[in-house]
Amino acid sequence: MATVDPGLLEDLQSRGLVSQTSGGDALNDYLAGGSRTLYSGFDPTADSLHIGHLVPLLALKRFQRAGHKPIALVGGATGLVGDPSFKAQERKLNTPDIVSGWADKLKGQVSRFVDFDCGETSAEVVNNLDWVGQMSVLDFLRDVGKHFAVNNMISKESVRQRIEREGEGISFTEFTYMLLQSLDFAELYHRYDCTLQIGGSDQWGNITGGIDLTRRLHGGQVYGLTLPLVTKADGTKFGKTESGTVWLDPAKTSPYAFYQFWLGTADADVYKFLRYFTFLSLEEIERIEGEDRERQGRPQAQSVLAREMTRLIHGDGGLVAAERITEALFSHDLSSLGGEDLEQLKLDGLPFSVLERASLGGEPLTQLLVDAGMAGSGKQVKDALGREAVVINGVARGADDNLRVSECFAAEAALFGRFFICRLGKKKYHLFEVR
RNA sequence: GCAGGGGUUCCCGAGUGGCCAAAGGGAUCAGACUGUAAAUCUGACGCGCAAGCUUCGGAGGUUCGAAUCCUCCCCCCUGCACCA
Repeated sequence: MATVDPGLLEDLQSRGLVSQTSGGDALNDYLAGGSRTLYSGFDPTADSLHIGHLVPLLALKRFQRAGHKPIALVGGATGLVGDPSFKAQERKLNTPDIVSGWADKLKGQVSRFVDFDCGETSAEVVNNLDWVGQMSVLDFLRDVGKHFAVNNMISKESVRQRIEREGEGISFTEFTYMLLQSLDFAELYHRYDCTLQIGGSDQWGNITGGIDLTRRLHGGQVYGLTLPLVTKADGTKFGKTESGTVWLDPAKTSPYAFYQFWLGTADADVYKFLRYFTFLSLEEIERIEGEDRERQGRPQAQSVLAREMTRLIHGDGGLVAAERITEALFSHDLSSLGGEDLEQLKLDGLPFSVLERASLGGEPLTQLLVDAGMAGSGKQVKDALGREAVVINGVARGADDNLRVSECFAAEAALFGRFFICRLGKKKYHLFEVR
């Protein structure tokens, strides 16, 4: 019999990770009273999870560590329908084969977070398509739909703006989403004795729907807990960078870029994020915060956060690579890099491209850097050039250099005869190899 | 189907014949200041190094000139009707 940590809920609360719970104090007693099975769902809306999924994903792990059994549900079925919760507009449907491909990928990613080999509390990964896929419409309408009151559904906060807002609407399909998710909970209760669902706070309506349905269908008492939506102090959206979403898939967001993302966390957010995302103890986090307050200048918290997160998602190897690149670039000391190091940076995921010496000069620097992905348009490069914010192998380039590409990449200026490290602005780096 | 209201550059949202590549805000990028932070200030922000080119749901038309006017079409919203 696994022993459970009775302080789990309290720890979650102290970390600010509890947004809402059902059942009041009963949940705490229930969790402390024995090993329970819980689940959280992840819909395949892309071919990878992103950092917005981390809070619930890590919460599953927290529960498992505390002696409970986690189930990660991949929404092969729900992903075909689309969750309307707090979404401003109706979403476009993806084809079944795309969704099922994405579902497979998510399964792999989700699996890395929880332990599948720890006896009674071993994790499970399930796909709701397995029970929804074969269900007939009539069964669904009679067995599930009958338990939901439209009046009640319409009054949910999560769909309110879709119903009230001028210029938008909600299709029956999306409106039905809540029923599907509710069915998942009832089904997992039935199959695995799963009695707790966790999810982002935007999932509250869907979770309570599942609690009600489970009671009606199986007479079971189940619980819900929601986690906060991650917000930033400056009000901008969490998890986005200039180049878009921060993904967990290293092929989509390199460990280096991932590390840099966390390193750039604002002071106003960083201690909260340490509590949200890391497994460091609260005492440890308070210690870090205290030390940072004492010292002048740059806090250590961002580095700790970046290290912890990169190791968690990309392992020690990913962390080493990320730190290697960071050290090499931000020390602004290119001379410390050997030829081997530069080759390694390519492998480590520093943005890299090859240029042919023969074709240098065929296009302006603006075009070249845009092609390399360093800027979205030539205008941005031009702006940077005008401020001497483009630096190639330590030499700042200006507007006059735009058409002098072969000078910028002159053979005698190359590192080890072929490498050029180009910096645009303060943080964007690209490695060119001229052949 | 009928009636009414809409579709503007990433988002919100002005613009109703030339002064419009299109106000304003947000987001984003760059610079200064810093700590690869925040706040603040400055610049950029359809594409193009440039000459210039392409936009305001789509296709035509009127006009010297259209995001703005006309015709047809597509899509969204609201209400009504139909659902023998």
